[in-house]
Amino acid sequence: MSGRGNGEGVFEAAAPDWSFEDGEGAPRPQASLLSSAMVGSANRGRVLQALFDLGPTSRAELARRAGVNRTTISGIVQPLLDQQVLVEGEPIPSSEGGGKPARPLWFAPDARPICGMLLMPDSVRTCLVTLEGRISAEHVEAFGPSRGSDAIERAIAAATERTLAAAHREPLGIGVAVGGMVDTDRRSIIAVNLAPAMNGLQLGAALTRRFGLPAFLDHHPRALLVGDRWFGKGRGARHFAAVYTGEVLGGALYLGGRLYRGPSGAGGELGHTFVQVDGAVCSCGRRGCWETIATLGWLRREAQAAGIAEPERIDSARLVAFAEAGDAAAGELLDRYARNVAVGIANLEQTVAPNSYILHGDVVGGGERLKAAIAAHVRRLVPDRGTGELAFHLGETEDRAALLGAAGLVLSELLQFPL
Amino acid sequence: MSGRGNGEGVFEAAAPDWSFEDGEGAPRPQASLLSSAMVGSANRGRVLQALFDLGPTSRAELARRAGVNRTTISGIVQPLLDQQVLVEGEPIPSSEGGGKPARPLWFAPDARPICGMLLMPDSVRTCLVTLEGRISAEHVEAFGPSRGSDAIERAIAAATERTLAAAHREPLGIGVAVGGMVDTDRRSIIAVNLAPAMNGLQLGAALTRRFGLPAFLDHHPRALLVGDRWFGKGRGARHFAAVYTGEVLGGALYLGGRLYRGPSGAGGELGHTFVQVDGAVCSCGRRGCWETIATLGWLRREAQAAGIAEPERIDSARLVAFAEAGDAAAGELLDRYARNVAVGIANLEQTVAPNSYILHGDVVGGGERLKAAIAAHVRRLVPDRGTGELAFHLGETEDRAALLGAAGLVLSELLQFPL
DNA sequence: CATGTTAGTTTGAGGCTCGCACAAACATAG
DNA sequence: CTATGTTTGTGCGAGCCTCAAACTAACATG
Repeated sequence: MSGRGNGEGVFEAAAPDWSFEDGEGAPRPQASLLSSAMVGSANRGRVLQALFDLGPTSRAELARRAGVNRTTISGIVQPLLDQQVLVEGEPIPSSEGGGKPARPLWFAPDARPICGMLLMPDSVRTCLVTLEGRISAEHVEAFGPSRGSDAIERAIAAATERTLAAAHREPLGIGVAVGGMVDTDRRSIIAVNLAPAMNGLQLGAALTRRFGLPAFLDHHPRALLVGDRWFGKGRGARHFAAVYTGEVLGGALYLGGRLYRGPSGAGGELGHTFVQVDGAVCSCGRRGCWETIATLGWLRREAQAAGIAEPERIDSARLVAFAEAGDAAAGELLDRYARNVAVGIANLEQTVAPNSYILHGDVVGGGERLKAAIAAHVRRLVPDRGTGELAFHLGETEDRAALLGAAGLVLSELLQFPL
Repeated sequence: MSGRGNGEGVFEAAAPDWSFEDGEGAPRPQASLLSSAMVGSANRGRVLQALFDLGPTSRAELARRAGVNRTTISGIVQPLLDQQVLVEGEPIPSSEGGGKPARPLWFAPDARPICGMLLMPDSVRTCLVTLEGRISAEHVEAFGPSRGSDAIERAIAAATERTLAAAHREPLGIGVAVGGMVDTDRRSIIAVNLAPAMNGLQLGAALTRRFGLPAFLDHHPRALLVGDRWFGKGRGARHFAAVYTGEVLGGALYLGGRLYRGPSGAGGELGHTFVQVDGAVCSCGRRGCWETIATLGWLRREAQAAGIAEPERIDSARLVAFAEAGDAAAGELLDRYARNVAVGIANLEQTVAPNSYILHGDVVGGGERLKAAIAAHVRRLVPDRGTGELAFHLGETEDRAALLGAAGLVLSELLQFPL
């Protein structure tokens, strides 16, 4: 029956670098060659990824999609069934012309969950996420006014502890979305504005040591992207970008079918790209960063200048509401805001051409109206190559998107084989 | 002796998509799985790539670098030796401690060359390039004032014909650097400013049909990058960017050990990213593109305003010469020019963080002085992550860089297995 | 009930890398 | 000159993986 012997480490890469004890970067050989074992692991990952993207699917269908033999899929899938990672669903009656009914495969309902964590300057939020994207066992801890290093670590540990206690099976890992700069190789925090006590924190190593689970960090915008890739509008896409707007600006890229991370996890710091040389002074001390014209700070100042009611409380949602109520000044400001956001997206499109954008953060509150306005401006600002259209989507609401993204970091690491 | 049977298609991918007759995009399955044959092809490519990057190297050394068994390298390399793609060099005397002398492997001196082509609005230039980066059999054809479609195609064919006639062995393929927009998937030209007769030209398919060789196109900046990757400062790097400045601005990216191409080969159109919202009108009709402040056009206008001699003839080389001769106005303009170039590079660094930049085009004439000025400005404009330093290099002179790059396109395609 | 169609499994063959053992070619110490 | 150690490169069998072909199971249709 079953297994050809390749099932011992299901859901694990051939050489899982997160198994290293210390937090140092994995000593992965530079341009290593491929071995049969890696092929097995990589193909298993691709099959699971395809299953994820397609929903419940039969072996035959998976084989057709991947362009491989049915027997290959059977060989990959059988150990996963034996291990209860996957289950066979009810037979789907054959369509016209007859034929044996297909047995769709899907992740077991009681498959191992993922622990997602959102770490912000003033609080930590943890939860469990199922492979189908359901969130449960949510816990929040605030750090209190002192925000000392100890208090933060205690709060993180407490929240994680309570969330993990709710898991019926051991989670696949812990994914952390950090509201600050992260060194993804070292799985440590570089710096968090407003919470300097976190600077240099070796969080990945600490979580692994304490809870015995693999832990992965990334900064907030990249987590949003990863969440979209696994649980949202980016599912199955080969190229897309996530753009976060709010008090700050950030972004992340999915390029050529894989998450893009620069050296040490750099890249995507869109907020401090220049769109207005010698423009307004930015919080970073430079002039003319995109952040100076496409954040809530700009919006509030302009709302004040335009005489809009309660300018200090303005955001995309309220602005759109005013505009739709017929407030001309609000409509005009809405358009300028959309234009300013579009400028950075247009630059991104010219630079790496993801062609598809998922908007997160404050603009989500602006709904379809704001999205359409941004899209129109981007299309006007990008020279036409006559090849493909630009697509725009709205992401999930803020906390939910971040938690799903944090969980997605674990999936990316487990299924995204280092080829 | 020899071959384990994997040598029939040396230097060819498992499924060479350039073998398709028509110019349609290759119907490569979306997320295909890996097979043994692909492993062999990919590993062969990686070994050759490593050899390229390291220079003459013994099997044992290659095995150590790749972290694989010596027998594996032998198995990969033996068919290549049988086919005269590689040759064994003279034994290298063993160092201290004795041991059998190593036999370094290197590409055969009479290995198949590559045909490189540089296609500009007014002329075509072809040549042969050896695997060691030597250029020969250069031919140039001008299109004449009419620049009709027929004249252009005749000129291309004539130059190619003469260059190919000089090849002792059949070239591996034809690589074309195009001074315009290219659809790399379809291997066709989208548009060339100043030469609208080229628009829509299916050049890749035409060359393959006429000369029976695989042909690959890309736009000029990406060819420069590829040339750097194989024959220049980008050799062996995992991340770097090429930036071209001159009458126009362009760029290309090498990310995570592979050439980045967006959908249909988009990406890298840096010249029309916005750095000055509502700034000066650009040739594209928009306002504030990077091109409006970092091209020779800007430099000439500013030189005129600054009262520099012969402003219409100014370029980086002359500007640096003036500055070094003590012309204060030239020194001040040089610094502003460097700053303007640096703005776009800083944006690129913030977006994808290549960390390493190779400068091409006009700025090369400015030499170390201009390079240092640009580097200083970029370092000032990019927030410090405390992780890694930025590196800057000057590329080769203009035509040489482009021809090497065109040839490199063929290497990239043959050695860069689609994993 | 015979025939056609599709899903999934069994079996053997072929490719690839790996570990082990072995021959070849050096250096060094005695 | 001989014995020993070291490094390079080469057979050989084992293990893993995919593939093709043949086979069974489960449905439709006439």
